Amino acid sequence: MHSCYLQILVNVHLFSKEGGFDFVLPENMACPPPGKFVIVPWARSWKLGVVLKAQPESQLQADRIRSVSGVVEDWPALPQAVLKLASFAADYYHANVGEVLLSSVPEFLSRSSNFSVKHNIASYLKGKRKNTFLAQQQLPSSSPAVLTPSQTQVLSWLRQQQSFAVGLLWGVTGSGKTEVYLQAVAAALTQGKTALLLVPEIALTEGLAAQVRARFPQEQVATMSSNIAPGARAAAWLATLKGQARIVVGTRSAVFAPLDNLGLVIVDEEHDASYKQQEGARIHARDLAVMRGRISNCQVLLGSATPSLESWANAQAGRYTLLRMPTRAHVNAVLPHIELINTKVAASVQGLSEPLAHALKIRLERKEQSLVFINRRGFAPVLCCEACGWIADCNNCSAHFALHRASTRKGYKLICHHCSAQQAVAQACPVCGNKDLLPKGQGTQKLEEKLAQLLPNAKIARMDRDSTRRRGASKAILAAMESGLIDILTGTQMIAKGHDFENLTLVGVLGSDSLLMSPDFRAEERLFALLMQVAGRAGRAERPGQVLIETRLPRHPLFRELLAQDYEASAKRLLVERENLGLPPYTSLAVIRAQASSDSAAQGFLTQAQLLASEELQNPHCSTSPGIRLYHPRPMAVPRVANQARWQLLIEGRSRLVLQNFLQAWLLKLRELKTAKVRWHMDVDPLEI
DNA sequence: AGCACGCCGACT
DNA sequence: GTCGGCGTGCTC
Repeated sequence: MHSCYLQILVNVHLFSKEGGFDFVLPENMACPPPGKFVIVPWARSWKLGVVLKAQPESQLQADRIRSVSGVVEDWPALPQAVLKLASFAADYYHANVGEVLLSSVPEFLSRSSNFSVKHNIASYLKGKRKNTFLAQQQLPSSSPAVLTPSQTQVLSWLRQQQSFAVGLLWGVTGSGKTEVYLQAVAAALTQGKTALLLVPEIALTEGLAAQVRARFPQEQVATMSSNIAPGARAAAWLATLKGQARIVVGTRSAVFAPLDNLGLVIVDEEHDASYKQQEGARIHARDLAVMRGRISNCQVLLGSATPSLESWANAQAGRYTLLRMPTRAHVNAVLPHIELINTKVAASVQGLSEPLAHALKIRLERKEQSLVFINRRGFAPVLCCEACGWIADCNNCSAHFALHRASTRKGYKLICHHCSAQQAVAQACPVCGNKDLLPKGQGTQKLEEKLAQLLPNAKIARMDRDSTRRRGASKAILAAMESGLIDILTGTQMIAKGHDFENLTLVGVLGSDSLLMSPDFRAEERLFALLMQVAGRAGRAERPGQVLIETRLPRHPLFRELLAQDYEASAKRLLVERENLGLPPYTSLAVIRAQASSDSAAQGFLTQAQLLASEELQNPHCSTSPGIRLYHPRPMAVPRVANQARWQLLIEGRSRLVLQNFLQAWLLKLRELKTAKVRWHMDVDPLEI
């Protein structure tokens, strides 16, 4: 009697393994097809798994193989397209397929404590959860708007496509991309297909989902992002798997949403960095969305006012179709007027430049809303001693403590933005005893305070990671803004995106220079996109918008392009730079990062890795060596975090394929290294190097 | 990555 | 006495 083995995918982060784990199929159990969910014993507990394939044999010693506990019969198998996408992702990003695939399954459903063999998930959920995800508050139902000529053109391009095609929807802020998305979804549904919409930020999921629900009141719309209550998340995911929800709106991990018969993939704000996962399996959801479209042979729309240079280059090369929406959709809306304030010469009131203070005052008198953006949370980034120059540093990291307002009582505390360590503020300088410790620089909390002093009658709100930690907090702030209860909204990145406030006519930007000074090769690209985006919040309806940007570097070429709102010029200049420097999209990059308690351990591992790489490159069978460039190990930008030394090694390839072939061969050797004291990972297409 | 086990320091 | 600090090692 031969046993049958199953390769099962489970959610484990294991660098030494890319594929599934072998289990025995019990003799009395029918062999589940690929994609079927199973429960397997794992260490001292159980895990949810997905069948990859059945096989007659296993390489493993018989006594190490355990048998499948049960099949989750109530759930349909995962669509093959999703399995294919996960396999591709695991291959390309060198992660474990199970990790890639199952991190998109709600934790509520995959947590081992929720089930045992006799008490499995299916029965746990049966009857317990109705479609709670439908009980969201509803906008009044909307009907398709009259389209502008450019919106019509985009939709007719989509209609003409019979198979996989990628459209880069380059539309200025307020050009009506959302309306295009909605009508494109309608077209897909009409053909009996399903649609996937990706958004970069958790906060934007609900906004777009509400609009989708309003347009398709008869459809179940599943939202997939991490701020949704666990039960509702589970229900939304299950409704999608069961084919009840035909539209999914979600963040990054929703690229693996279990939609079958997919007809359309939309990636909103495709340039946004949050599509790249920064821990675990380091996937790029925008790139995977394109691959998902290819696998499902459907159309993909990448939307942005400031496309990523990668996508722009793809459009220039003809791989994507460039779809332009150059004007605002609202009849009377024009693009906002952008001005610079040179803080080297401008007068200041209460620490705010005079022109900005004046403009805020005028908006308050006119009962119009303003937005003041600063890309730094907390009260001040640094606390230092005026007398001797001592700075409060985190004990665990090579970084300064940030000064934060304590939430409950009056006063301050020190927080490390890298390891989250907290500390009370010292009464006096530990070096010289001086009692005047001075906050240097400013964050959202200080800005909020300044504005309150400057404009005591204004209703001011702050929106950053700290003020939106509770579930529903960001929704509440946005609702208050919507209903006019707020005059001035301050905040970080999260106020820059997606929101559409009719009465907002002024945008102020502080501290943008810090991004210009950043050593990151994408800093300029990101700053241009960020500033265009935040500027785009102003004057979206009847009244014209004004944007004031404080800077000490008004002559920087980036600002010239920004004032002209000339994305094309900016993209052209930056792409020339990238080509000259041999950076993406003209080359393909990967980094290996290592962390250990000592620098020598982390560096030592990377030196070994480098040695293995050069051996591989000299290997006569290695076909890729001409296209590969290997750099030296170096400490990361923040060399120590949470008492761990961090180093990295950069690898550059002439093309994706060349790099992939090399990484594949190299990793085979790397995985054999004994690395007890070193934690390391591979990051393909890293955002920062 | 989790998670459990294990082996040493300050508390009721 | 034991609670818990995080070093180490394993997961088909």
